[in-house]
Amino acid sequence: MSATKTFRHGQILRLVTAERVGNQEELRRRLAQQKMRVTQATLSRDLHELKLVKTEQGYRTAAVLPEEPALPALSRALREFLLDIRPAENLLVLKTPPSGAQPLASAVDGAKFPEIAGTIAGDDTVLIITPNRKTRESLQKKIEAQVK
Amino acid sequence: MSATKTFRHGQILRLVTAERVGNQEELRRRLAQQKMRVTQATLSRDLHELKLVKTEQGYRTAAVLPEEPALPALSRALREFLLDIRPAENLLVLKTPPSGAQPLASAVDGAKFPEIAGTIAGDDTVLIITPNRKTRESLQKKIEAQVK
DNA sequence: TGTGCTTCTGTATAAATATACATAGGGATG
DNA sequence: CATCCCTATGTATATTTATACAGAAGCACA
Repeated sequence: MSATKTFRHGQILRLVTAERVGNQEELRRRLAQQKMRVTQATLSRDLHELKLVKTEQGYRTAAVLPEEPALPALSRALREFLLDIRPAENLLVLKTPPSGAQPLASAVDGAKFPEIAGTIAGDDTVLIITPNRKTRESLQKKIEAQVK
Repeated sequence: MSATKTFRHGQILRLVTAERVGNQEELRRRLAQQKMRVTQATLSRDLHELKLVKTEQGYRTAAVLPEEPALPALSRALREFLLDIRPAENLLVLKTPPSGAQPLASAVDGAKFPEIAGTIAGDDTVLIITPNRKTRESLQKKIEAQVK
């Protein structure tokens, strides 16, 4: 790494920390004010090397981004799709709008509840199978907690 | 929010969670496989609404991104630029490689140490002025702690 | 010193993303 | 029902970002 490049990286981090930089051209101009003249192409490479990503509020480090999105996939899916919960002994049936079962089941799977033996998704119905009534009750409570 | 849009949003989240989606055109094709045909323009809007940002490994939620980058600007600057610390009564002199003083001073300023009365940056030297020897010592300890 | 790597960067342009504008459909309301 | 407003979306295009390619500079080493 050349000294100037390292230096520029430091400047870039400082700039984006200090203020909202909306795009690479803007960044280029700010750097130019400090006698650092490089092209947009170089900045594109720099940002990539620094793992900065463009967000609503300017460039932010992606280093803190989890490998898998930390988003409440299940919670969101439940809110989005869940119409009804129907318990039946060791089974739990989730009703969704048409075509909602697939994504909801996917989210449920992703949550990796220990109670779940398996899931089957139709078009508007997800069938969750647990070992017994007890585990089904436990699971049901957890799911219900997510929706409210 | 129309039902189909809400549904699509759920699908998008599911998709980007499940696999690496490199760009909007790719996302468009994946959705099309599931009978959801929309244009790239719509997806651009969707991604924005979902606060998903493009990263090295596909789209990720930016919801978890801190307002301010979590990176320790000062710490990084010190590692990057600091060559030597030279105390002198109520003054602290930081030596850097050529051109390193400006950004380092900037980072020091940004940290807003209460001990600091003022800073002056040359080309490879940052002069930090504190009220007295005591405060200089306190500041020095803090800075030294950052580098190791 | 000459030769071959490697890194860095600019130029030109391709690729990706955002958006101005127009249209369509769905309420609400008179 | 007609009108107004608001949301959603496509089309066309502007804007932004990434990259293929080439040249320059530094470095190792015969």
